[in-house]
Amino acid sequence: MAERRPSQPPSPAPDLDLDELPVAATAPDAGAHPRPRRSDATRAAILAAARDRFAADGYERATIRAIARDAGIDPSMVMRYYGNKEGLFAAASEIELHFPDLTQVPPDEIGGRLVRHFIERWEGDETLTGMMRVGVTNAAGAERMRGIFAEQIRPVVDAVCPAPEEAATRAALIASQVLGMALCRYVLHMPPAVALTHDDLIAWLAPTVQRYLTAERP
Amino acid sequence: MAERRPSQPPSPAPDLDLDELPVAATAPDAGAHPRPRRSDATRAAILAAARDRFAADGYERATIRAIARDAGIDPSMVMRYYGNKEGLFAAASEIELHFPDLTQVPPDEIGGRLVRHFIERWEGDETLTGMMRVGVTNAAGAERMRGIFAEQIRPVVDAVCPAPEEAATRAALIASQVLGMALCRYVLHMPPAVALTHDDLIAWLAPTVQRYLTAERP
DNA sequence: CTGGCACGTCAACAGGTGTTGGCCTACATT
DNA sequence: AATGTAGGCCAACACCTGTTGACGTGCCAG
Repeated sequence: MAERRPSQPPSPAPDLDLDELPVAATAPDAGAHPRPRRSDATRAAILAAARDRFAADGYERATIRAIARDAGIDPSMVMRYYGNKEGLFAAASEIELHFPDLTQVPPDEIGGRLVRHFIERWEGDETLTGMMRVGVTNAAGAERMRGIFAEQIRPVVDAVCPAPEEAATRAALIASQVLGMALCRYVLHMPPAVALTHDDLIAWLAPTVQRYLTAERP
Repeated sequence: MAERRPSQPPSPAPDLDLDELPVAATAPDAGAHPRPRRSDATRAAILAAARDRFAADGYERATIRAIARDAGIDPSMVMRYYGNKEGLFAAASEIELHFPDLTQVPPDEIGGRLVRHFIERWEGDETLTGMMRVGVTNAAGAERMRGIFAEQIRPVVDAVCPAPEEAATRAALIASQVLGMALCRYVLHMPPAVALTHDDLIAWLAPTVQRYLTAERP
């Protein structure tokens, strides 16, 4: 759609630094950046607003103008700090799943733990729903979701799975079940999926995940 | 977003008939409409192009202009025949899952049959991927997907499930696993999910679906 | 043969989009 | 205190969107 700039950015903003993508979400002072800038609060506000809008509306319908309005600043600031809409999305879609260490958990309880963690994580952060919304529509979003899968779900399975060469497949199966439930419950709002309690959800899904994790290859 | 028309359509096109939504996809002469119109071919071309575009690009990025160009006609024809973009989408997102009759199948084989049918159906019709893409982004698309769930998956489960009051829940669980795999394999293109053969897919997923279908409530 | 009408094209509209460059202001450093 | 600069706003650009109405054209009924 948008043409690639042929040679070099014509006249970049005075302090556009994409090498230092902010990760802090709402907390203005998370992490210890080398030199705190005066605009960090604005940056964080933009990022928070972008997360909300992307989550609520998807990539295309989340307009820079609306994000800027939510953040209480001018649209041009978004461009100055994040280059363009894709850059903003890249910064806003940084996701950490924060999986706990499961190596000490009894092997047959790992499925349940995984499911519970996913549910709590999902319900505590609407960004995840948004990322799914974008991952389905947008190529960059899909790439981001594959990355999250490869970098955050895979290792957990690797640490538990008996046969290393099957770990990738098993991780994908787990992802399919967990993301599928997230899709039905949090995105599509299918009534029976929404009605399930946490405990029911865990009771139904845990054996599935457990089987994908440790059962012999069929 | 778009305001509802308050009283009546101001001056509708001369022959806008939403009560007779065409269902025929690519075949120009499928079904026996009461009076075949001269424009049926155009209608079908629009519908086919719309399906492709919606599937490939999602609701927002699939523009009426692009659809019309694909169909080889003027954008205004789309408006004339389908009212507006939402109407076109409603007509283009008519989906039939064509579930076979499973009442004669041995109960413990139904899971495998269901999974196989889903895979074949999905790979034979890219529209399904498109509908998922739209269902995730667009409210009307989500409603449509809930409808498909309620009208086409539910009955299959109802016919097999022992306890009627649990059928809705069980159907939702099955939907979560099947749609989740479709998401990972056909939309997100996760490599390990794409690499699975049909047989592997069925071997892994069938026991899950079977359990959701007939296993005792945990 | 002639009128009406379905079919179709063209050009335009009003609004929204990402993006840009100029200009002002207030802070921090010298 | 002077000054360079980062932070911020404003107005505009070029483009694309869904949608509309006027205007031809060829088919079919009378």
